[in-house]
Amino acid sequence: MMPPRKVAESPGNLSRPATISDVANLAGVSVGTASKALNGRGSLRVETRRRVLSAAEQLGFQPNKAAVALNSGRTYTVGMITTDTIGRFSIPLLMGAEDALGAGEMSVFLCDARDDPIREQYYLRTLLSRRVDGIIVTGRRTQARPPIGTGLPIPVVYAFISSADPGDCSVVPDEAGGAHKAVDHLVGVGRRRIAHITGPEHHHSAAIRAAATEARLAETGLDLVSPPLFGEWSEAWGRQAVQILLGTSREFDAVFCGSDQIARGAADTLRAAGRRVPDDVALVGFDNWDVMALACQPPLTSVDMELEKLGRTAADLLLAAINGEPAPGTHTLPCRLVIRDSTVLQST
Amino acid sequence: MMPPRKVAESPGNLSRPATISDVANLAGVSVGTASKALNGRGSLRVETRRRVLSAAEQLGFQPNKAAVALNSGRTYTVGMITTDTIGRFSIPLLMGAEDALGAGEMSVFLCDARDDPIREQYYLRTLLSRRVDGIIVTGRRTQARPPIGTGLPIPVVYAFISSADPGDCSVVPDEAGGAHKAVDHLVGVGRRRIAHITGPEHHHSAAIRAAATEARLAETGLDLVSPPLFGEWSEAWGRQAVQILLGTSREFDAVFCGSDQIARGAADTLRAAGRRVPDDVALVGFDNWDVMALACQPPLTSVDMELEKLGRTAADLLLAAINGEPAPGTHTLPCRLVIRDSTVLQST
DNA sequence: GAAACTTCGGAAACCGGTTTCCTCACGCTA
DNA sequence: TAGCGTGAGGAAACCGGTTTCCGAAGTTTC
Repeated sequence: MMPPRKVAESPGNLSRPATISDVANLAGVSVGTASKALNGRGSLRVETRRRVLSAAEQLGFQPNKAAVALNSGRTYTVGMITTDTIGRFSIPLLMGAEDALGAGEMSVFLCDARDDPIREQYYLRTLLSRRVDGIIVTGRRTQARPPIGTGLPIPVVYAFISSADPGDCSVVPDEAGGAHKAVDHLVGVGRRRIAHITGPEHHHSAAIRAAATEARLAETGLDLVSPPLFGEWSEAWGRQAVQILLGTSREFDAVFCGSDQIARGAADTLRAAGRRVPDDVALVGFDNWDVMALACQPPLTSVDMELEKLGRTAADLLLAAINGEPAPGTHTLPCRLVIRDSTVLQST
Repeated sequence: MMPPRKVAESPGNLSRPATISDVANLAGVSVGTASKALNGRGSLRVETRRRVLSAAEQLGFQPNKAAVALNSGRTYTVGMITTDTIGRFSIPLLMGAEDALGAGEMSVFLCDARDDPIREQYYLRTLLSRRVDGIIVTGRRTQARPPIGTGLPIPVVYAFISSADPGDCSVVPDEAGGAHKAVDHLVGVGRRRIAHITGPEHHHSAAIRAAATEARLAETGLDLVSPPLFGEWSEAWGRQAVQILLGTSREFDAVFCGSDQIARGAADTLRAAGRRVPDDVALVGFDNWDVMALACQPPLTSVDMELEKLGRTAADLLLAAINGEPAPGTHTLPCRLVIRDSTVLQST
């Protein structure tokens, strides 16, 4: 039924990828010898090695990774599962991880589970069937989640999101630390009457950031001018919340917002109300989302969670685990405060 | 050196993934028989088949895809190369493609070439070495680019970006058609004095959209109130360009912007200048980027390039090509106009 | 001049599956 | 009872590589 395999006659004949036996034939050696020549193993005459290499070059030979995987037991691939839809937060994570893994000669399978546990388990099975060397699990929220599987034969690292099992390896941003930096900065530039506008109260990040904000202020002997204003992660809420603040009799000279979107809405409404930023009110956002932070008037001081670095770190931890040096537990990475005109006018 | 392989003794012993010979041993049959049972081939007693399946179940057996790939010649994987950094435009593309491919039981290798031709060729070699069944090439710009390779042994589909070789398969949005829809809509709601603010003149999308805008207006017997204002893809430019327009004596009752960011800047400046949107000036954006279009005041009418559908289409075309039904040439997908309050007040 | 070492490269096993081919036992018919 | 057809399942080849093992030369050494 199958016609006999024919060897690629001419260089560059790419109808079928060249195999190592094509190379061996062309070089006039056995496949074993060809393999040794290509991998620098065994003891071969210089001349023989050269002949094989030139044959491989001529045929554009690329070893079939599936075959290599079969007898090395390693595929040099990892799976990346985003538990919820790939979005703004996932991208830097993915990019950082992909970059770090690519440097380790690893290829990445992209799996978008779209918030669906069924899809998630389907992807997990697929990845296991493909014998990936490890898995990175990411998500849009930092909240802990149930482990994706137990007793898996390969290492798993959770990035941004964390695993509810403290024995799993997770890498998360230090959101509380980020809030501390924001508060310290505002206090440092002389603000004392600080408000906090943020996302939904039940949202993990909103809760953490708000609590850390109040805690840090308390350490400094200060209070928020009003309880944290919980709402949505939207500009509209930022606008609305500032209206609320303006409507109260409480004076304020700074607003720390739980996201850049909220901060941007706040900035617009403050300006419309004639409050100058930063002169009258200093403004700090969270996420350092360039599109928001830079387009804001004035450009926004913001807390950067360094997601790309976080993705890179997750990848490095995964590589280490694959090489037999697991680092279980939750690893916390510091946030970085990026200072712009909304708190301190930058000299050009 | 290697200890003898030991069979997983207990169900759920996941120290090493179960192989088909583990299954065969447990079921008391040969590996060939096990394979037939698992794939519904050959003629086996019902009892035997059941025994094998239950053994596989018990061991959590997942066939090693590398081994399957080796003798089927198909890996059921595709590579997705983003020529420039993964960004806002790439994501819907990736998601659409990943979704369509996942439905075809294909896994996706993610490759971020970061605008670096060297990285691009490196990824191409890697993918070929992994014997992917096909490749999708995407990019941030719609402009044509040199083919990623010639005489490749596998099909390639270009999505969003297109290949300079017209014989290659490319899927692109109909940007000109999108501009037509925007113009038709503005004219349809009674606007006659239309301005156009867009990105850099040398940018393919800016040029196409501007040309299509002028052409469509000409068909209607109209002209732009001023030559297209080319600048940057930023809110700042949108603000600045509206200042320019306001500074001239030319009256205008509509602005069609080359991007939602520009439109948003335009909206802010119009409002600040006391021009009501849409009453005095109707505003249309491009991209339908929810973050911008919805946060804009008022919410922005915008042209949607339907990138997710585009990614899905690219994946479908790739699957067809893999199955021996290539569809060479450039495929153009229509844009969709999403109407919001910035042109027509929507009844709630 | 024979024994002992090296050097080089081929043969073959192996990774984990799939598929072809073949054998064996059984049941039916003449 | 011999002959034949059929169903069930095992043996082995194969996919494309890597690695171990071994043998055939050539080179020393005494």
